[in-house]
Amino acid sequence: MASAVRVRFAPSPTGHLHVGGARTALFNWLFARHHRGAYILRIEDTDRSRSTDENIGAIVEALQWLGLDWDEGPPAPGYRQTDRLERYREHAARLLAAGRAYFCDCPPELLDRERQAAQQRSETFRYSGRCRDRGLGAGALRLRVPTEGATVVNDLIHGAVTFEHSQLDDWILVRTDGTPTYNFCAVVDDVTMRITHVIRGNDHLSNTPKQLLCYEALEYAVPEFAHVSMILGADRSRLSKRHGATSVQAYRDAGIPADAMVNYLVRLGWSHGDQEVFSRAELIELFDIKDVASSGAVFDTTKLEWLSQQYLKTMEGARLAELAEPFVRAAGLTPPADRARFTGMLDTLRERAKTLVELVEQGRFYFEAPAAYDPKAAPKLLTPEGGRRLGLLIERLEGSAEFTAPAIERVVRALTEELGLKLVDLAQLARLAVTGRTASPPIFDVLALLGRDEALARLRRARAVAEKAA
RNA sequence: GGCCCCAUCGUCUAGAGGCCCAGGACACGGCCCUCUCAAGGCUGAAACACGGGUUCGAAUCCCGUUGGGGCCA
Repeated sequence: MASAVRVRFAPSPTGHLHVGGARTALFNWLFARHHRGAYILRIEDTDRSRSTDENIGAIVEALQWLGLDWDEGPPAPGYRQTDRLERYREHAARLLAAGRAYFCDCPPELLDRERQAAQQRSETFRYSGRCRDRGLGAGALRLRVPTEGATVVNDLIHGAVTFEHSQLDDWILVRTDGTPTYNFCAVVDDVTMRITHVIRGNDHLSNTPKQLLCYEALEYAVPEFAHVSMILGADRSRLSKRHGATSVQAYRDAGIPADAMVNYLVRLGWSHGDQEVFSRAELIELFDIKDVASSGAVFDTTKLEWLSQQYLKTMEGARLAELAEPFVRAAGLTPPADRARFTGMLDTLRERAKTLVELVEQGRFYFEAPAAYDPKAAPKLLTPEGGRRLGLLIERLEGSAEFTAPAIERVVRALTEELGLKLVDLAQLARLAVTGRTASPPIFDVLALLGRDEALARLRRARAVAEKAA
């Protein structure tokens, strides 16, 4: 291996971390981990008006939640562009001194007019170069771009992409007010942070030749580039709020496990044969930026939820309890103090829920007695006859020495036979009595998990209701 | 508008000239299992955008068209 790999994720804190950014971060992180290189987090807060500390905090939190830990970056100083203004100034001065950049004082109105004229002629707008040789001492600083020839971006995902210099213009490095532009900052930062591979969104591909010319002017070696496709909404336009949730935080709050989110995101554009589910270790081992697809991918919440369920179904009990607990509490409920009982409950719920929020909703009855009985089922089941059956069931359960699922099942099956009923008759009756619903985890498990006292109390209450029914 | 990128089932994708009358997964339909709901098993329907080339042979290579996306803003 040549020089150590150094990559970066450089979000702009003008909002939350959206799923597209998260995927870019993930690809960078995986690439770094795979090559045992460094993954750097850099905050591009040059746009001061729209950048906030709250957004930085939210992005940092989202990345941490996803488990994409960085080797360099905040809170250490020097990883925010606003900390690095001096560096941009130095580089601008160097470019100016070397004659690779020059000041321009063309008024915006003039530029606008030129832009419009170019558009009328169906041409690419290119700054005229009026100020190129005027030797001005102030104004906006522009990079001198050759008129002839072309610049080729050798992209790891797209291959060679050629841009004719006739389509490029002397772009602005530093605005008249002294603030450096995005493209200039990105070059200076990537160079000074010794970034070896720039993995970023496809929306930057068009900026790359301009940046490449800047590297050359600065006489720096250029890094490798990989432009990842964008994430699209259902209508194949750029994913936005109107397509639904776009922030990573929203999925976290919806109860998608972080590992599932990572797994989903990586499969959007990357694949390894027919495999769908990958552990982190596998991803680190198998991931290669060259295998990332060049086409855009539609974000599909349904598949994300399927993956989420796969993770809920298979994760370790203790881990599930750890993840589920805050969701239980957020619903205003309290998990049992007995951890084993809690994980037992979760075990009956995990394959019935796609998210942790759903899991809590499905399992509500474990933590509180039903406030009401399903209005469709109650009139059919909680009848005087139903009350009689519940009475018999209560009697038998009271007489049962054990209160485990198998013991309860034996009792119920025996009673079923005696009464000449089908198991479903008593099962649904008991289910409604104990959970208030007609759908739940296996009723014998539910009864056992609730415990003798609570289970019997609920059955008695339902019996009372049934006896009162006309 | 100019430039750039992209194009396999509804969606994510496998496919790097013959293994493909195109494979997997999600979603959808059917059947099985079953105390409900799920989960699971089996099974069905479903795609190479279009048109030209190149080649003995193209989903795979080239050109164009169309469509979508991005940058310039």
